[in-house]
Amino acid sequence: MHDVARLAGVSIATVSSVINEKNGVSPKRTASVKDAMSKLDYHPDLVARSLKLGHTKVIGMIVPDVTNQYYPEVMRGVEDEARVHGYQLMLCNSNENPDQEQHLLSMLFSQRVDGVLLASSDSTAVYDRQIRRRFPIVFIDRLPSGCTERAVITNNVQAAYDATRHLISLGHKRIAIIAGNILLSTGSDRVAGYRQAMQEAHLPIREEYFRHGDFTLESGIQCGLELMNLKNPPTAIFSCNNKMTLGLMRSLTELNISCPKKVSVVSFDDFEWAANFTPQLTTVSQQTYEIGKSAMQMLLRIINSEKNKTQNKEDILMLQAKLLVRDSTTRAK
Amino acid sequence: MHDVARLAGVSIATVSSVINEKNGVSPKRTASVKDAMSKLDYHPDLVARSLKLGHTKVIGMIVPDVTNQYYPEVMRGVEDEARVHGYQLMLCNSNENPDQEQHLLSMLFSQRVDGVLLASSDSTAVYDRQIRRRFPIVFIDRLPSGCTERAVITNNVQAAYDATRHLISLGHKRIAIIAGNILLSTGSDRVAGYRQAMQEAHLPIREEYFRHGDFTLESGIQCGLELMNLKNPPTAIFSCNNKMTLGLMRSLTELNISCPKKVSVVSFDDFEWAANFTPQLTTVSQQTYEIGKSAMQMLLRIINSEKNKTQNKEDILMLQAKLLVRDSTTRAK
DNA sequence: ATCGAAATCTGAAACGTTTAAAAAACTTAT
DNA sequence: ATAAGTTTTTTAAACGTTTCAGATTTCGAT
Repeated sequence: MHDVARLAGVSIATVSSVINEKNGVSPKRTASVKDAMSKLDYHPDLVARSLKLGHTKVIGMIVPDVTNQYYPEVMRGVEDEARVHGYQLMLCNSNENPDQEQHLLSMLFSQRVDGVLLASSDSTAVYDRQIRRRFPIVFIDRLPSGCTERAVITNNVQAAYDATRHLISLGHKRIAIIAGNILLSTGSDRVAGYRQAMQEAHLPIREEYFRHGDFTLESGIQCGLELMNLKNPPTAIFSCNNKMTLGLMRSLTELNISCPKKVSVVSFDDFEWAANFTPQLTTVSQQTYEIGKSAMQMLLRIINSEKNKTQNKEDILMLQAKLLVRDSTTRAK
Repeated sequence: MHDVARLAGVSIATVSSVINEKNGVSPKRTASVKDAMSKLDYHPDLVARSLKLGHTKVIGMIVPDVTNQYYPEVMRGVEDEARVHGYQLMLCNSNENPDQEQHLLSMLFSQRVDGVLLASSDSTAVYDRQIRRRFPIVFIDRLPSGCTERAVITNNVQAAYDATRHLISLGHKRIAIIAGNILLSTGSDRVAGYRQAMQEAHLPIREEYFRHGDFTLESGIQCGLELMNLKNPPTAIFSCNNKMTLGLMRSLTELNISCPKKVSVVSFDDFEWAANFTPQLTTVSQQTYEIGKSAMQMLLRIINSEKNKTQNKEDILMLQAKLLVRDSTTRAK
């Protein structure tokens, strides 16, 4: 910057003014400064700027597993919205590990990010003053227990209800569920929706049809095998996320059980492969891109209201999911 | 920091020393400083530190599409290696858009990242002095034209050769290819491997069996339809990446053509769904995690050698891929 | 007690920006 | 030509660290 100033024959304050497009600098100077900047291939140092200004224009995003297609999709929404407002994204992976998550949170604080988007793997953590005071957080996908604001999630209860209703309407009575980690809202809410639909239809929820997975492929295989090896196996299965569905399908091929002929499957989370392989999966499709976009918008609103010291209350935004009926579900015989 | 110093009754220099675990500060002081730090919930300001030190301990990573499973997988490798050495990751999406890529590159420079991992969507760009001088770059996945060093990629020629050989060894003669963007090394190398195998087996490469896609799902559908609608359709298809394979499979279901009965398919890129649906895909599996890990290690070596001003020449590291034979390929009749 | 050396601590400058206040350079009206 | 007003430019202080040279304390030996 000093070099630019020297070359253009002005002070660094003037250079700063033209960089920030302040008015009050003559066209002549503006031109020569711009000229000098490109001659020297000068790019402003954002870390110095951040230090002075007290904000970094980067926001952190913590997800439990980048490798789960779901998160990159919401990231796209976040990124597009962020770019429009000049923010950069710092993506981090917590590996479903609460310790790692805490560690990342304090790292992001040290990096002085302007805000955080968090898909928490730790429902029990107290995201209170301690953390709250540091920077604005918007929760995505998963709602920590007791959280009543600043979040954007899918209406999981409704979505699971719809999925289960669909199976019921096809005449299924023996409907199993492969649940995820019920310590997470995504886990328990989907179970709640399933329960609700079953009860409404006066169908019993048999203990042996209620399987606890943990959102991983392995648990999907395990639960699938257990379920289909029962003396009285279910005629339909509701699997609570994409990875477990993958495992479930694997177990079905292993057991040489045909879907949907022998058993109908409805899955949470829709992805490209779900529609292009056999069987084409009936799934509950979340508005992933929208979740990311809305969450980023909410975060931006919070950041701005903090800047202007204006009051601002952001509630929980719940997006609807959509049931996509394809070939993996069929009428009960 | 001033507050910490005041509370502990020492100077900020001393605080700095204990933070950085310099020797030469008495146990007594150390204790009281640490005490004050936790009392005040003090976390060092990394942006100030970066300004002073001239490095940020963050490295940038630019990929063409986060939504392609492949990249999150290499990101895992990068991240694990980075964490060990205290580096943070800034992940960016270029959307396969060269302009966007240039823009990100200069943004990352302004952010003063210590290095960049780049899966470039722009083979023609001159990554020369201009960019090179700014920060160390290691190329991943895709080799820009003329690049002869500082890259870690898969041996795509060999991999494609293996895949094609596999089809040939099953007795196929009419073997089609759905190529990707041949302006990218991943596109042209895979074609080269295919050609090599075909020529070695004295099989003609028929113009109509040579299809140009662009690594997207849509192009996969398109090419699949064209191929199978030929009066003399191929008995085997080599598809050059995961997304196009998805499209290809879709086209087969649309046309009601059974794989592998009517046509064998071998795909590039192995993922969870490839092994768990019908047909279970025969794929070429890249060492995604290893690519990320090795690239990060290489970048670290470059960064360190620049710091010590020692000479250092990093060549292109080529990792082998592995052919996983599953159910989508079968003997020609 | 005093000295010298070793150990420990501190003051102040620097990193590259932004910005308010002061200064300088132009206008225009007299 | 000058005063007053307006526009443009510059000076200098700050942002939160690190670090080096110098200052202070501690301690063992005399």
